[in-house]
Parts: sequence; C-alpha cells; structure tokens
Amino acid sequence: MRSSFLLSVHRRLLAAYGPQGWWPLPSMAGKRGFDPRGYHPGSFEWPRSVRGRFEIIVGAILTQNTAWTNVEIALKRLQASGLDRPDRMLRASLRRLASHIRSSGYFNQKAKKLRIAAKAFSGPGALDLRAAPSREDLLALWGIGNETADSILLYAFARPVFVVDAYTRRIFTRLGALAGGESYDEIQGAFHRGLARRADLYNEMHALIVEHAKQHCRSRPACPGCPLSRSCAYFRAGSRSSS
DNA sequence: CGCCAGGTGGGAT
DNA sequence: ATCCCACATGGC
Repeated sequence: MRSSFLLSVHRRLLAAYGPQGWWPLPSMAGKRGFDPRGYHPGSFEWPRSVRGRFEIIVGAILTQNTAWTNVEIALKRLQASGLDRPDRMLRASLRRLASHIRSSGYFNQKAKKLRIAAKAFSGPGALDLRAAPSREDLLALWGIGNETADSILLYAFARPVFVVDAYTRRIFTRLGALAGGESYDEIQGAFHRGLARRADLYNEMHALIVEHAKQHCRSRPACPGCPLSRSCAYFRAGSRSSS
C-alpha cells in the first residue's frame, strides 16, 4: 500500500471522527476531565502505572471477538471485586473469575487466559509490567495471539506496532487495497512499510479504523456519508459487491 | 428472531 | 499451510 494512500485515509478519518484518545477504559465512558490513573479523554496518554497497563492487557484479552460494551461491564466487575490486579486475580478460583467476566462471552476460556496472563506478569521471574515484553514472550502465552499481543505492545507499552484486526481487513479489502486473503503478518507489514514507525500514529490509525468500521464500514455497509467513499472500490462499484 | 462483535487454539486434511 | 470448529454474552 502506498504511503500517500494510507496517510490520506488517516487524514480523512481523523477529520471525520476526531482524535480517539485510546485505549478506551470503562472509567472514561461519557466522562471528561482528569482520571486518577493518568488517562485523559479526547487526547491520548500512554499508561504510566503497572495497574493501568494490566487493565489494558485484561481488556485486550476480554475483547477477543466480542463487543467492547460487553467487555466494559466485565472490567467494572473485576475492579469492583478487586480482581483487577495480577496477584488478586491469581487468588480467585477459575470459577469465580469466570463469573465476573460472564458478560464478555467465552467466559470459561477467557478466565483461563486471564489467569495465564496474570501469572505471566506477577511473581519472581515474571514479565515486568514496567518494561515492554517481547512479542515472542507474549505469543508464547496460551490465549494471546497476534492481535492481542500487538494490542498489548502498542496500547499498554507504547511500542510502535500496528494492530491488525477484522475491521482493518474489512475496510481495506472494500477500499480495494487488500485482496482479502492476506495473512496477519502480510497486512501488518504493509502498514509498517507505508506509515512512519510511530506509536502515536499507529494508536490513532487503529482507533480510527475501529470507529469507522462501527459508523460506516459495518458488516452491512452504510455508505451514505462515508468519509472514504471517494477512494472506495466497493462504493464505486455501486455498493453491490458482496462483503 | 438472527446476526454481529476490536480472536484464539486445537484438530483434521 | 490451510480450512473448520468450539467457545458465549448482550445489543440491535
């Protein structure tokens, strides 16, 4: 993908939706002003505390193939029960942990995944929440795949790693910039080559992609008013082609 | 109702 | 390598 194309997509999405201020947190929902954990709505700030980083890791796992609204409910319950830190999480039974994250779906699987992540980030010889782990270390954990690992690296540790998700694939396939069958690594490579290696740029671009997928480039596309329709193959084809 | 949502791992081919 | 499937809730 051409650099100029990616930058133009970024510029138009930003103009249409504004700065996204990711990573989104339940405590942010509908609020303005300063958050004690160091986040600020509307303009992003990277997490400073180990607590904030672990919350992002938990959210990244819970949001796997699940609507964020369902994840927010689960995150709030974890916080309300004091299970939002690795050591506390490890003390809860799988059964109890699962009951708290019920709303996020796949709760048995995700309880297991959370426990594994909590274990990986606490105790002696564990990964350090104060420093970015390697992608390899994250991928070695059961329950953490490409997208989750990259979300953690980018949003919790401010590493310049582009996150590829189902929305990215859908939008850029419709635009005509992807064929649709590319692997995760191929797509990520295209973004890494086309965009400057900057965490703040990757942060905003991915967040804008998510917003655009929700507003216009939905499963069933809502093309009227789409900020990208001018350069969209799907739109130019008369919005008739499938998916 | 049925479809969809910011995936992942396991098993068969 | 590449399909196919299980995993599961809540919103529209």
